[in-house]
Amino acid sequence: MTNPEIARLLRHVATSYTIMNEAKYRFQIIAYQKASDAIDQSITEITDLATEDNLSAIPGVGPSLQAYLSELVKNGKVRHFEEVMKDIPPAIFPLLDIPSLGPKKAFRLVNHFNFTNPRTVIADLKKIALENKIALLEGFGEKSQQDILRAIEEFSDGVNKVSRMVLPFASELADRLTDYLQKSPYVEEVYALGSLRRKKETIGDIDLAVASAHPSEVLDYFTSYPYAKRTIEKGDVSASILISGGKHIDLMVQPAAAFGSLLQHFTGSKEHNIHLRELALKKGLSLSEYGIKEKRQEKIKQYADEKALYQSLGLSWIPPEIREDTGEIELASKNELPRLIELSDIKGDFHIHSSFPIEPSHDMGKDSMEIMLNKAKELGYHYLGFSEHNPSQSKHTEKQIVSLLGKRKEFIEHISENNKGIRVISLLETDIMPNGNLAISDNALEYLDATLVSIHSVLGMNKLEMTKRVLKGMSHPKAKILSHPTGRLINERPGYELDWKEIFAFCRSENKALEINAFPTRLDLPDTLVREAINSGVKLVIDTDSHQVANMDLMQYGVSVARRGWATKDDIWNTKEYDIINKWLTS
DNA sequence: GCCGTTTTCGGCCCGACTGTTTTCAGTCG
Repeated sequence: MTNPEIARLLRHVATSYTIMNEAKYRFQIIAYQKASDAIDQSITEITDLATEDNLSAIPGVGPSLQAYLSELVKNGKVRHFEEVMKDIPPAIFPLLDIPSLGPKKAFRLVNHFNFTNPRTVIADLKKIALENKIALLEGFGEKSQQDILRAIEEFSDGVNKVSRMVLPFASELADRLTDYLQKSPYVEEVYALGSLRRKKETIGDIDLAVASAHPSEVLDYFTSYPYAKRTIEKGDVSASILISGGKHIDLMVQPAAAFGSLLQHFTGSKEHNIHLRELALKKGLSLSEYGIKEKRQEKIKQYADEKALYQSLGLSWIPPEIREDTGEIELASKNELPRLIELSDIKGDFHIHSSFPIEPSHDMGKDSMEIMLNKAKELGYHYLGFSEHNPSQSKHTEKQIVSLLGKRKEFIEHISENNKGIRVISLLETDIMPNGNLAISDNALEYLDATLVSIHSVLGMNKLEMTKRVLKGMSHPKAKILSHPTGRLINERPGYELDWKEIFAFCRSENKALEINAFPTRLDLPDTLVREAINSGVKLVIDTDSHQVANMDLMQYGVSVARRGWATKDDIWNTKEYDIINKWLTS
């Protein structure tokens, strides 16, 4: 069973409890939903964790759920879950995917109209709605019926299934919206918050916060956005619109005096906010997006500034990238948060594909080494490493490959002479073949300072074989960096499995680095593995994998991943001076 | 059902918006 399937099953148990008796099972419902969310977000397979008896690694999975999940992995079913769900008609579950339908409404519809087939229930409901039968139901009306019809329509169109946006795309969209909003005279300040501010690898909705003394004018202006398909909802202080492409944009407005509270609230994450509010409760306070109230008092203390809000709770300000409730609040209370790496700490990039005619096995870069060096100087880098793909094996003899790399070495020495302001490092991105050997011979590798190694073919190997392959490839003395270590492509493919414990232990003892590939569709290592790597004492590099000069600006996204993985400057090789780098790479 | 720098028992975030109500339930973030 996959993680999404398991998460879905837990959600169904929570739904069943809600229908049975929401008040009685209130906290079980929360617990099941929380565990479901955690499993959805987990990058390790629950089936693996169950086999390794390590389910407690998932936050929100306690003794009971550990036992149930073990049973699920072993037997494919859980007696307790079946008991809970035995009186719940299975046809309600597909309806929960339709926005505006929750457990209560879905149950009433399924019960009243006697829907029994989960496969056809959405079509069945549509038919009933078209026959004008929902409007007659108590608690429903003409409007609900129309809403349900539209929701089914949009669901069938895949509006809710649109893949999550990669960061640059979401940023651009948010910029267009903030530009639009800034043209309103009523808008004092506007920021994009939510997962975009936390720099998550993919973004679902765009969340915007506006400081204004005139909320209704701002909301009118917002809902008249020229590219809005329709207004989803609109109240006194917030509104949502649907834009073309099926994206939701949510906007909240607060007066400037309370804007800090709104920034905090709307940045999230949900888990971080809940923990913060629980912390406030323990101090006899109540926290919301409006400010902080003393318990049983009406008066609310507003915060214009986010930092002051955190301080009122006895916390240092927490960088948005780590607001995920994974220990940041505890450390902030002791003022012990690490100082996260910043873009300005970066002194170079090791993964640059130039247009040097090396006749590579994979795609070649578009711009010359000179153009890319000039860009590196603009970025204030101290050094730049060229890492074209190795010459294709199938099209060359070994002798030809050695000759190509010889010529490249000469050329790099030549441009080094002409570019005294920056150090040029001669690297390569060498394929690790299925048998673990590197794609080119030791004679050819001799022409390099060091090499990145990576997997580009035969991705379907199992975890054990792939780990063996990667470890063998990295064992070569010239191999220093494992590039895009998981091989995932965001929204395209999940990447292969590796035994990370083994990889980390190897990197640490052999002084090899893992790459954080900054390319927005890679962001590989993923943030959670970055954090585990650092905790295991592994050093990392952040590279852009640029195939043209414009790509070199993508470094910021790699830094975001590093920050989300709690990396400090010390954890990242390419924050260090050239002499240190050179010594490491050529050791 | 989970969890612990006031707790292994006794807590568990807070509010907006909508539609169908005439004071609120359901859904969502």
